[in-house]
Amino acid sequence: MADPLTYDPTEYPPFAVTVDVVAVTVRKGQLALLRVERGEEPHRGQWALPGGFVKPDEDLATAAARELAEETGVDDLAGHLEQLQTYGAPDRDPRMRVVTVAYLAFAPSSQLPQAGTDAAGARWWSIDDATNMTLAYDHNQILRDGVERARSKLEYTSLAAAFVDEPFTAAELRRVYEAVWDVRLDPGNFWRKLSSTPSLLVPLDTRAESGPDGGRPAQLFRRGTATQLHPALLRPRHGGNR
Amino acid sequence: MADPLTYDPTEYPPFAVTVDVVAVTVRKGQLALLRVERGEEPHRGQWALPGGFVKPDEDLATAAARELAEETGVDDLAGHLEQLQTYGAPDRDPRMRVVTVAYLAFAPSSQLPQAGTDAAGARWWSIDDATNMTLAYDHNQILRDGVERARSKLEYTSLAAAFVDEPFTAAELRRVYEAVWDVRLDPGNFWRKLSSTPSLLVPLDTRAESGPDGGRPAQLFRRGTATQLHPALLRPRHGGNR
DNA sequence: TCAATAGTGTCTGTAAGACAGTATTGT
DNA sequence: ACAATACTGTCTTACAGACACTATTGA
Repeated sequence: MADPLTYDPTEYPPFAVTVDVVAVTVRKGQLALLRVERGEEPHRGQWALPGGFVKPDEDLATAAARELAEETGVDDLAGHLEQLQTYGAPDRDPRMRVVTVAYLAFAPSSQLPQAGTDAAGARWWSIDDATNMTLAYDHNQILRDGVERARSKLEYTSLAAAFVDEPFTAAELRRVYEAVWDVRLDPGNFWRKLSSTPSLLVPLDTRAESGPDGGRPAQLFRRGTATQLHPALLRPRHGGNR
Repeated sequence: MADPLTYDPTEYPPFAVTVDVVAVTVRKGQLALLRVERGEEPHRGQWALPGGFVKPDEDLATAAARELAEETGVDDLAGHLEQLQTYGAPDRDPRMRVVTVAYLAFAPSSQLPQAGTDAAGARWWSIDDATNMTLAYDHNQILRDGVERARSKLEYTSLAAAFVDEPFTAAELRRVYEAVWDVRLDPGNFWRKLSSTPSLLVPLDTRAESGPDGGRPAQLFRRGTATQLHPALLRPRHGGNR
Protein backbone atom coordinates (compact mmCIF):
# COMPACT_ATOMS: atom_id res chain seq x y z
CA MET A 1 0.00 0.00 0.00
CA ALA A 2 0.90 3.63 -0.26
CA ASP A 3 3.14 2.80 -3.15
CA PRO A 4 3.43 6.01 -5.14
CA LEU A 5 3.83 4.16 -8.34
CA THR A 6 0.81 1.96 -8.11
CA TYR A 7 -1.75 3.94 -6.21
CA ASP A 8 -5.38 4.23 -7.10
CA PRO A 9 -6.13 7.93 -7.63
CA THR A 10 -9.44 7.59 -5.88
CA GLU A 11 -7.88 6.23 -2.71
CA TYR A 12 -5.46 8.63 -1.25
CA PRO A 13 -5.17 10.02 2.24
CA PRO A 14 -7.05 13.31 2.58
CA PHE A 15 -4.71 16.26 2.87
CA ALA A 16 -5.19 19.98 2.65
CA VAL A 17 -2.36 22.01 1.18
CA THR A 18 -1.81 25.64 2.09
CA VAL A 19 0.88 28.22 1.54
CA ASP A 20 2.16 30.63 4.19
CA VAL A 21 4.35 33.61 3.48
CA VAL A 22 7.11 35.02 5.61
CA ALA A 23 7.25 38.54 4.19
CA VAL A 24 10.32 40.49 5.15
CA THR A 25 11.18 44.12 4.66
CA VAL A 26 13.34 46.86 6.12
CA ARG A 27 11.57 49.64 8.02
CA LYS A 28 13.15 52.33 10.14
CA GLY A 29 16.49 50.62 10.00
CA GLN A 30 15.07 47.36 11.29
CA LEU A 31 14.06 44.05 9.83
CA ALA A 32 10.26 43.89 9.83
CA LEU A 33 7.82 41.04 9.33
CA LEU A 34 4.26 40.90 8.15
CA ARG A 35 1.46 39.45 10.26
CA VAL A 36 -2.27 39.19 9.83
CA GLU A 37 -4.79 38.95 12.60
CA ARG A 38 -6.97 35.88 12.75
CA GLY A 39 -10.68 36.50 12.78
CA GLU A 40 -11.81 32.91 13.22
CA GLU A 41 -11.27 29.94 15.43
CA PRO A 42 -9.00 28.35 16.14
CA HIS A 43 -6.52 30.92 17.37
CA ARG A 44 -9.05 33.77 16.98
CA GLY A 45 -7.44 37.10 17.75
CA GLN A 46 -3.95 35.72 17.44
CA TRP A 47 -1.55 36.88 14.80
CA ALA A 48 -0.43 34.57 12.04
CA LEU A 49 1.45 34.59 8.79
CA PRO A 50 -0.48 35.50 5.67
CA GLY A 51 -1.46 32.39 3.78
CA GLY A 52 -4.22 30.13 2.64
CA PHE A 53 -5.36 27.27 0.49
CA VAL A 54 -3.73 26.41 -2.77
CA LYS A 55 -6.37 26.32 -5.47
CA PRO A 56 -6.84 23.09 -7.42
CA ASP A 57 -5.13 24.33 -10.57
CA GLU A 58 -2.74 26.80 -9.09
CA ASP A 59 1.01 26.60 -8.85
CA LEU A 60 2.45 26.80 -5.33
CA ALA A 61 4.42 29.98 -5.94
CA THR A 62 1.42 31.57 -7.61
CA ALA A 63 -0.68 30.75 -4.58
CA ALA A 64 1.87 32.37 -2.29
CA ALA A 65 1.94 35.55 -4.39
CA ARG A 66 -1.83 35.64 -4.51
CA GLU A 67 -2.26 35.23 -0.77
CA LEU A 68 0.29 37.92 -0.15
CA ALA A 69 -1.55 40.23 -2.51
CA GLU A 70 -4.96 39.46 -1.05
CA GLU A 71 -3.96 40.02 2.52
CA THR A 72 -1.57 42.92 2.15
CA GLY A 73 -2.33 44.72 -1.08
CA VAL A 74 1.19 44.09 -2.36
CA ASP A 75 -0.04 43.27 -5.79
CA ASP A 76 2.88 42.70 -8.07
CA LEU A 77 5.74 41.99 -5.71
CA ALA A 78 8.74 43.93 -6.92
CA GLY A 79 11.08 42.09 -4.62
CA HIS A 80 11.66 38.38 -4.52
CA LEU A 81 9.69 35.28 -3.64
CA GLU A 82 11.25 31.89 -2.97
CA GLN A 83 10.19 28.66 -1.41
CA LEU A 84 11.30 28.33 2.18
CA GLN A 85 10.29 24.94 3.52
CA THR A 86 7.31 22.69 4.02
CA TYR A 87 5.76 21.97 7.39
CA GLY A 88 3.53 18.99 7.81
CA ALA A 89 3.52 17.65 11.36
CA PRO A 90 0.33 15.61 11.75
CA ASP A 91 -1.00 17.74 14.60
CA ARG A 92 -0.03 21.19 13.38
CA ASP A 93 -3.65 22.03 12.65
CA PRO A 94 -6.07 20.84 15.32
CA ARG A 95 -8.89 20.08 12.91
CA MET A 96 -7.36 18.13 10.08
CA ARG A 97 -4.20 17.21 8.30
CA VAL A 98 -2.76 20.33 6.68
CA VAL A 99 0.58 20.50 4.94
CA THR A 100 1.79 24.03 4.38
CA VAL A 101 4.43 25.14 1.91
CA ALA A 102 6.11 28.23 3.34
CA TYR A 103 7.48 30.96 1.09
CA LEU A 104 9.86 33.77 1.84
CA ALA A 105 9.16 37.19 0.30
CA PHE A 106 11.59 40.11 0.17
CA ALA A 107 9.60 43.32 -0.19
CA PRO A 108 11.06 46.76 -0.96
CA SER A 109 9.96 49.28 1.65
CA SER A 110 8.36 51.42 -1.05
CA GLN A 111 5.83 48.67 -1.67
CA LEU A 112 4.64 48.24 1.87
CA PRO A 113 1.09 48.65 3.01
CA GLN A 114 1.13 51.77 5.18
CA ALA A 115 1.15 51.29 8.91
CA GLY A 116 -2.38 52.63 9.34
CA THR A 117 -4.08 51.20 6.27
CA ASP A 118 -4.57 47.79 7.74
CA ALA A 119 -7.09 46.75 5.12
CA ALA A 120 -7.37 43.15 6.25
CA GLY A 121 -5.80 43.30 9.68
CA ALA A 122 -2.28 43.10 8.24
CA ARG A 123 0.60 44.84 10.01
CA TRP A 124 4.36 45.02 9.92
CA TRP A 125 6.20 44.26 13.14
CA SER A 126 9.82 44.96 13.86
CA ILE A 127 11.90 41.89 14.46
CA ASP A 128 12.16 42.72 18.15
CA ASP A 129 8.41 42.85 18.65
CA ALA A 130 7.93 39.90 16.36
CA THR A 131 10.08 37.49 18.29
CA ASN A 132 8.26 38.23 21.54
CA MET A 133 4.88 37.22 20.21
CA THR A 134 3.13 33.92 20.00
CA LEU A 135 1.72 33.16 16.60
CA ALA A 136 -0.94 30.70 15.62
CA TYR A 137 -0.05 27.12 14.67
CA ASP A 138 3.66 26.54 14.14
CA HIS A 139 4.10 29.96 12.62
CA ASN A 140 6.74 30.97 15.14
CA GLN A 141 8.94 28.21 13.86
CA ILE A 142 8.27 29.10 10.23
CA LEU A 143 9.06 32.71 10.94
CA ARG A 144 12.34 31.87 12.65
CA ASP A 145 13.34 29.72 9.71
CA GLY A 146 12.40 32.50 7.31
CA VAL A 147 14.43 35.10 9.15
CA GLU A 148 17.44 32.83 9.27
CA ARG A 149 17.13 32.08 5.56
CA ALA A 150 16.87 35.78 4.74
CA ARG A 151 19.94 36.59 6.80
CA SER A 152 21.85 33.79 5.24
CA LYS A 153 20.86 34.68 1.69
CA LEU A 154 22.32 38.15 1.97
CA GLU A 155 25.70 36.58 2.52
CA TYR A 156 26.04 34.93 -0.83
CA THR A 157 23.46 36.48 -3.15
CA SER A 158 22.61 39.91 -4.45
CA LEU A 159 19.17 39.78 -2.85
CA ALA A 160 19.79 42.72 -0.54
CA ALA A 161 18.99 44.80 -3.60
CA ALA A 162 15.44 43.39 -3.56
CA PHE A 163 14.77 45.65 -0.56
CA VAL A 164 15.62 48.94 -2.26
CA ASP A 165 14.26 50.85 -5.23
CA GLU A 166 16.36 51.75 -8.21
CA PRO A 167 18.37 53.81 -8.41
CA PHE A 168 20.03 53.30 -5.05
CA THR A 169 23.24 54.19 -3.29
CA ALA A 170 25.77 51.95 -1.64
CA ALA A 171 24.73 53.37 1.72
CA GLU A 172 21.13 52.32 1.16
CA LEU A 173 22.28 48.82 0.42
CA ARG A 174 24.55 48.86 3.43
CA ARG A 175 21.65 49.88 5.65
CA VAL A 176 19.76 46.83 4.38
CA TYR A 177 22.56 44.58 5.55
CA GLU A 178 22.82 46.41 8.84
CA ALA A 179 19.09 46.09 9.47
CA VAL A 180 18.78 42.45 8.50
CA TRP A 181 21.89 41.34 10.37
CA ASP A 182 21.62 43.91 13.17
CA VAL A 183 25.26 44.86 12.90
CA ARG A 184 27.32 47.92 11.91
CA LEU A 185 29.40 47.56 8.76
CA ASP A 186 32.37 49.68 7.82
CA PRO A 187 31.21 51.98 5.00
CA GLY A 188 34.52 51.99 3.21
CA ASN A 189 35.05 48.27 3.27
CA PHE A 190 31.46 47.69 2.24
CA TRP A 191 31.82 50.02 -0.71
CA ARG A 192 34.97 48.31 -1.85
CA LYS A 193 33.45 44.87 -1.54
CA LEU A 194 30.35 45.65 -3.57
CA SER A 195 31.98 47.75 -6.22
CA SER A 196 34.65 45.15 -6.81
CA THR A 197 32.16 42.37 -7.47
CA PRO A 198 31.74 42.29 -11.25
CA SER A 199 28.26 42.86 -12.69
CA LEU A 200 26.70 43.29 -9.28
CA LEU A 201 26.03 47.01 -9.46
CA VAL A 202 25.77 49.21 -12.53
CA PRO A 203 26.96 52.76 -11.77
CA LEU A 204 24.83 55.53 -13.28
CA ASP A 205 25.97 58.92 -14.50
CA THR A 206 23.93 60.75 -11.93
CA ARG A 207 24.58 61.16 -8.25
CA ALA A 208 22.11 61.23 -5.39
CA GLU A 209 21.25 64.45 -3.61
CA SER A 210 22.96 64.74 -0.30
CA GLY A 211 20.95 64.07 2.82
CA PRO A 212 19.51 66.49 5.39
CA ASP A 213 22.83 66.70 7.20
CA GLY A 214 24.81 67.41 4.06
CA GLY A 215 27.60 65.18 2.97
CA ARG A 216 29.06 64.28 -0.35
CA PRO A 217 26.45 63.11 -2.85
CA ALA A 218 26.63 59.38 -3.41
CA GLN A 219 27.06 57.41 -6.58
CA LEU A 220 23.80 55.95 -7.83
CA PHE A 221 23.49 52.36 -9.03
CA ARG A 222 21.01 49.99 -10.46
CA ARG A 223 21.06 46.23 -10.09
CA GLY A 224 23.51 44.36 -12.30
CA THR A 225 23.18 40.89 -13.71
CA ALA A 226 25.12 39.03 -11.02
CA THR A 227 22.93 37.07 -8.63
CA GLN A 228 25.66 35.48 -6.56
CA LEU A 229 28.24 37.16 -4.40
CA HIS A 230 31.60 35.53 -4.70
CA PRO A 231 33.41 35.52 -2.44
CA ALA A 232 30.55 35.85 0.02
CA LEU A 233 29.99 38.83 2.25
CA LEU A 234 29.87 37.02 5.56
CA ARG A 235 28.10 38.20 8.67
CA PRO A 236 30.45 39.25 11.41
CA ARG A 237 30.76 36.32 13.82
CA HIS A 238 31.01 36.88 17.50
CA GLY A 239 31.78 33.35 18.56
CA GLY A 240 33.93 30.86 16.74
CA ASN A 241 33.32 27.33 15.55
CA ARG A 242 33.16 24.87 18.40
CA MET B 1 -12.69 32.10 -0.25
CA ALA B 2 -9.72 29.90 0.36
CA ASP B 3 -8.92 31.87 3.46
CA PRO B 4 -6.76 29.55 5.57
CA LEU B 5 -7.98 31.09 8.74
CA THR B 6 -11.66 30.66 8.17
CA TYR B 7 -12.04 27.57 6.07
CA ASP B 8 -14.55 24.84 6.59
CA PRO B 9 -12.59 21.63 7.17
CA THR B 10 -15.01 19.70 5.04
CA GLU B 11 -14.49 21.92 2.02
CA TYR B 12 -10.94 21.95 0.90
CA PRO B 13 -9.41 21.28 -2.49
CA PRO B 14 -8.45 17.63 -2.87
CA PHE B 15 -4.71 17.10 -2.81
CA ALA B 16 -2.53 14.08 -2.50
CA VAL B 17 0.77 14.51 -0.67
CA THR B 18 3.74 12.30 -1.39
CA VAL B 19 7.40 12.26 -0.47
CA ASP B 20 10.24 11.52 -2.87
CA VAL B 21 13.79 10.83 -1.82
CA VAL B 22 16.97 11.81 -3.60
CA ALA B 23 19.33 9.28 -2.03
CA VAL B 24 22.99 10.04 -2.61
CA THR B 25 26.06 7.99 -1.89
CA VAL B 26 29.65 7.54 -3.02
CA ARG B 27 30.46 4.41 -4.97
CA LYS B 28 33.66 3.64 -6.81
CA GLY B 29 34.87 7.17 -6.40
CA GLN B 30 31.74 8.63 -7.95
CA LEU B 31 28.60 10.24 -6.75
CA ALA B 32 25.75 7.76 -7.13
CA LEU B 33 22.00 8.11 -7.00
CA LEU B 34 19.24 5.69 -6.17
CA ARG B 35 16.44 4.91 -8.61
CA VAL B 36 13.55 2.50 -8.57
CA GLU B 37 11.86 1.03 -11.58
CA ARG B 38 8.19 1.76 -12.06
CA GLY B 39 5.96 -1.26 -12.42
CA GLU B 40 2.72 0.58 -13.10
CA GLU B 41 1.26 3.19 -15.38
CA PRO B 42 1.86 5.95 -15.93
CA HIS B 43 5.53 5.83 -16.82
CA ARG B 44 5.65 2.03 -16.55
CA GLY B 45 9.17 0.75 -17.03
CA GLN B 46 10.71 4.15 -16.45
CA TRP B 47 12.96 4.86 -13.55
CA ALA B 48 11.89 7.18 -10.78
CA LEU B 49 12.93 8.34 -7.35
CA PRO B 50 11.86 6.22 -4.40
CA GLY B 51 8.83 7.73 -2.76
CA GLY B 52 5.16 7.41 -2.01
CA PHE B 53 2.16 8.61 -0.07
CA VAL B 54 2.40 10.21 3.29
CA LYS B 55 0.18 8.36 5.71
CA PRO B 56 -2.58 10.28 7.44
CA ASP B 57 -0.83 10.46 10.80
CA GLU B 58 2.74 10.36 9.69
CA ASP B 59 5.31 13.10 9.81
CA LEU B 60 6.85 14.08 6.47
CA ALA B 61 10.41 13.13 7.40
CA THR B 62 9.16 9.84 8.83
CA ALA B 63 7.40 9.11 5.57
CA ALA B 64 10.57 9.79 3.62
CA ALA B 65 12.60 7.47 5.83
CA ARG B 66 9.95 4.80 5.58
CA GLU B 67 9.73 4.93 1.80
CA LEU B 68 13.49 4.77 1.55
CA ALA B 69 13.51 1.73 3.80
CA GLU B 70 10.66 0.00 1.97
CA GLU B 71 12.14 0.44 -1.46
CA THR B 72 15.81 -0.04 -0.73
CA GLY B 73 16.16 -1.98 2.47
CA VAL B 74 18.14 0.83 4.07
CA ASP B 75 16.35 0.44 7.32
CA ASP B 76 17.82 2.76 9.86
CA LEU B 77 19.63 5.34 7.78
CA ALA B 78 23.00 5.96 9.38
CA GLY B 79 23.64 9.01 7.23
CA HIS B 80 21.51 12.10 7.05
CA LEU B 81 18.04 13.03 5.85
CA GLU B 82 16.89 16.57 5.22
CA GLN B 83 14.06 18.24 3.43
CA LEU B 84 14.99 19.41 -0.03
CA GLN B 85 12.08 21.21 -1.62
CA THR B 86 8.45 20.79 -2.50
CA TYR B 87 7.19 20.38 -6.03
CA GLY B 88 3.57 21.03 -6.79
CA ALA B 89 3.00 22.11 -10.39
CA PRO B 90 -0.65 21.39 -11.16
CA ASP B 91 0.16 19.06 -14.04
CA ARG B 92 3.11 17.20 -12.61
CA ASP B 93 1.02 14.06 -12.21
CA PRO B 94 -1.29 13.35 -15.16
CA ARG B 95 -4.06 11.89 -13.07
CA MET B 96 -4.61 14.21 -10.16
CA ARG B 97 -3.14 16.98 -8.11
CA VAL B 98 -0.12 15.67 -6.25
CA VAL B 99 2.22 17.77 -4.17
CA THR B 100 5.45 16.05 -3.35
CA VAL B 101 7.86 16.95 -0.61
CA ALA B 102 11.33 15.95 -1.71
CA TYR B 103 13.97 14.81 0.76
CA LEU B 104 17.70 14.45 0.37
CA ALA B 105 19.38 11.44 1.96
CA PHE B 106 23.13 10.98 2.45
CA ALA B 107 23.88 7.29 2.74
CA PRO B 108 27.20 5.74 3.77
CA SER B 109 28.38 3.27 1.17
CA SER B 110 28.45 0.50 3.76
CA GLN B 111 24.69 0.73 4.03
CA LEU B 112 23.89 0.39 0.36
CA PRO B 113 21.76 -2.31 -1.10
CA GLN B 114 24.16 -4.42 -3.12
CA ALA B 115 24.23 -3.90 -6.84
CA GLY B 116 22.70 -7.26 -7.57
CA THR B 117 20.22 -7.59 -4.74
CA ASP B 118 17.67 -5.39 -6.37
CA ALA B 119 14.89 -6.49 -4.05
CA ALA B 120 12.27 -4.07 -5.37
CA GLY B 121 13.82 -2.91 -8.61
CA ALA B 122 16.07 -0.41 -6.84
CA ARG B 123 19.50 0.41 -8.23
CA TRP B 124 22.32 2.85 -7.77
CA TRP B 125 23.44 4.81 -10.81
CA SER B 126 26.58 6.83 -11.15
CA ILE B 127 26.03 10.52 -11.64
CA ASP B 128 27.14 10.25 -15.25
CA ASP B 129 24.60 7.58 -16.12
CA ALA B 130 22.00 9.28 -14.00
CA THR B 131 22.07 12.60 -15.81
CA ASN B 132 21.62 10.94 -19.19
CA MET B 133 18.37 9.28 -18.24
CA THR B 134 14.81 10.45 -18.36
CA LEU B 135 12.93 9.89 -15.14
CA ALA B 136 9.21 9.78 -14.53
CA TYR B 137 7.31 12.94 -13.64
CA ASP B 138 9.51 15.92 -12.77
CA HIS B 139 12.02 13.67 -11.06
CA ASN B 140 14.86 14.86 -13.27
CA GLN B 141 14.41 18.34 -11.88
CA ILE B 142 14.18 17.07 -8.31
CA LEU B 143 17.31 15.05 -8.80
CA ARG B 144 19.26 17.99 -10.20
CA ASP B 145 18.18 20.12 -7.26
CA GLY B 146 19.19 17.36 -4.86
CA VAL B 147 22.63 16.95 -6.36
CA GLU B 148 23.24 20.66 -6.26
CA ARG B 149 22.12 20.83 -2.65
CA ALA B 150 24.40 17.94 -1.72
CA ARG B 151 27.38 19.57 -3.41
CA SER B 152 26.67 22.84 -1.76
CA LYS B 153 26.19 21.35 1.70
CA LEU B 154 29.67 19.85 1.71
CA GLU B 155 31.06 23.34 1.46
CA TYR B 156 29.81 24.64 4.76
CA THR B 157 28.79 21.65 6.85
CA SER B 158 30.42 18.51 8.20
CA LEU B 159 28.03 16.30 6.23
CA ALA B 160 30.73 14.69 4.12
CA ALA B 161 31.27 12.50 7.16
CA ALA B 162 27.76 11.08 6.69
CA PHE B 163 29.14 9.12 3.74
CA VAL B 164 31.82 7.24 5.65
CA ASP B 165 31.86 4.80 8.53
CA GLU B 166 33.66 5.45 11.75
CA PRO B 167 36.50 5.34 12.22
CA PHE B 168 37.69 6.97 9.03
CA THR B 169 40.80 8.60 7.64
CA ALA B 170 41.25 12.05 6.17
CA ALA B 171 41.83 10.45 2.79
CA GLU B 172 38.45 8.73 2.94
CA LEU B 173 36.81 12.02 3.68
CA ARG B 174 38.77 13.68 0.91
CA ARG B 175 37.61 11.07 -1.55
CA VAL B 176 34.03 11.90 -0.62
CA TYR B 177 34.62 15.53 -1.57
CA GLU B 178 36.39 14.53 -4.73
CA ALA B 179 33.57 12.22 -5.76
CA VAL B 180 30.74 14.61 -4.98
CA TRP B 181 32.41 17.63 -6.55
CA ASP B 182 34.27 15.71 -9.26
CA VAL B 183 37.52 17.49 -8.56
CA ARG B 184 40.99 16.65 -7.25
CA LEU B 185 41.93 18.20 -3.91
CA ASP B 186 45.43 18.64 -2.59
CA PRO B 187 45.87 16.04 0.18
CA GLY B 188 48.09 18.23 2.31
CA ASN B 189 45.93 21.31 2.16
CA PHE B 190 42.85 19.22 2.79
CA TRP B 191 44.40 17.69 5.85
CA ARG B 192 45.35 21.06 7.26
CA LYS B 193 41.92 22.51 6.64
CA LEU B 194 40.03 19.73 8.36
CA SER B 195 42.36 19.20 11.26
CA SER B 196 42.44 22.91 12.02
CA THR B 197 38.65 23.17 12.30
CA PRO B 198 37.91 22.77 15.99
CA SER B 199 35.65 19.90 17.08
CA LEU B 200 35.19 18.64 13.55
CA LEU B 201 37.26 15.48 13.81
CA VAL B 202 38.27 13.56 16.90
CA PRO B 203 41.63 11.82 16.42
CA LEU B 204 41.86 8.30 17.79
CA ASP B 205 44.86 6.55 19.26
CA THR B 206 44.92 3.94 16.55
CA ARG B 207 46.04 4.25 12.97
CA ALA B 208 44.60 2.63 9.87
CA GLU B 209 46.36 -0.20 8.11
CA SER B 210 48.13 0.91 5.01
CA GLY B 211 46.55 0.16 1.68
CA PRO B 212 47.39 -2.46 -0.95
CA ASP B 213 50.11 -0.25 -2.40
CA GLY B 214 51.72 0.42 0.95
CA GLY B 215 52.13 3.90 2.27
CA ARG B 216 52.22 5.39 5.70
CA PRO B 217 49.27 4.34 7.88
CA ALA B 218 46.78 7.16 8.31
CA GLN B 219 45.42 8.74 11.42
CA LEU B 220 41.94 7.52 12.29
CA PHE B 221 39.13 9.86 13.31
CA ARG B 222 35.58 9.82 14.38
CA ARG B 223 33.06 12.60 13.88
CA GLY B 224 33.32 15.54 16.25
CA THR B 225 30.55 17.78 17.48
CA ALA B 226 30.94 20.57 14.95
CA THR B 227 28.26 20.60 12.27
CA GLN B 228 29.34 23.71 10.43
CA LEU B 229 32.58 24.39 8.62
CA HIS B 230 33.82 27.87 9.20
CA PRO B 231 35.34 29.21 7.15
CA ALA B 232 33.78 27.10 4.42
CA LEU B 233 35.67 24.63 2.26
CA LEU B 234 34.68 26.02 -1.11
CA ARG B 235 34.54 24.08 -4.34
CA PRO B 236 37.25 25.07 -6.76
CA ARG B 237 35.74 27.51 -9.24
CA HIS B 238 36.73 27.45 -12.83
CA GLY B 239 35.07 30.62 -13.97
CA GLY B 240 34.71 33.79 -12.00
CA ASN B 241 31.72 35.90 -11.09
CA ARG B 242 30.40 37.72 -14.10
C1' DT C 1 34.45 77.52 9.21
C1' DC C 2 32.43 72.73 10.93
C1' DA C 3 29.67 68.57 10.71
C1' DA C 4 28.33 64.96 7.94
C1' DT C 5 28.48 61.61 4.47
C1' DA C 6 31.12 59.37 0.46
C1' DG C 7 34.79 57.16 -0.93
C1' DT C 8 40.26 55.88 -1.01
C1' DG C 9 44.74 54.25 0.93
C1' DT C 10 47.15 51.40 3.69
C1' DC C 11 48.28 48.07 6.93
C1' DT C 12 47.57 43.63 9.42
C1' DG C 13 45.95 39.06 10.07
C1' DT C 14 43.87 34.87 8.27
C1' DA C 15 43.46 31.57 5.11
C1' DA C 16 43.59 29.27 0.40
C1' DG C 17 46.38 27.05 -2.90
C1' DA C 18 50.77 25.57 -5.13
C1' DC C 19 54.23 22.74 -4.34
C1' DA C 20 58.49 20.90 -2.13
C1' DG C 21 60.00 18.17 1.53
C1' DT C 22 59.80 14.54 5.27
C1' DA C 23 57.66 10.17 7.49
C1' DT C 24 56.24 5.53 7.33
C1' DT C 25 54.63 1.81 5.29
C1' DG C 26 54.64 -2.60 1.56
C1' DT C 27 57.22 -4.88 -2.07
C1' DA D 1 66.13 0.17 -3.11
C1' DC D 2 61.64 2.06 -4.70
C1' DA D 3 56.80 3.21 -4.98
C1' DA D 4 53.02 4.76 -2.54
C1' DT D 5 50.54 7.14 0.79
C1' DA D 6 50.45 10.44 4.86
C1' DC D 7 51.43 14.29 6.39
C1' DT D 8 54.38 19.07 7.27
C1' DG D 9 56.78 23.43 5.79
C1' DT D 10 56.93 27.35 3.21
C1' DC D 11 55.79 30.72 -0.04
C1' DT D 12 52.43 33.56 -2.67
C1' DT D 13 48.27 35.71 -3.25
C1' DA D 14 43.57 37.14 -1.98
C1' DC D 15 40.78 39.19 0.94
C1' DA D 16 38.48 40.79 5.40
C1' DG D 17 38.65 44.25 8.77
C1' DA D 18 40.62 48.28 11.25
C1' DC D 19 41.31 52.74 10.66
C1' DA D 20 43.43 57.04 8.84
C1' DC D 21 42.85 60.03 5.18
C1' DT D 22 40.78 62.80 1.28
C1' DA D 23 36.47 64.58 -1.29
C1' DT D 24 32.23 67.00 -1.51
C1' DT D 25 28.30 68.55 0.20
C1' DG D 26 24.89 71.70 3.64
C1' DA D 27 24.68 74.79 7.43
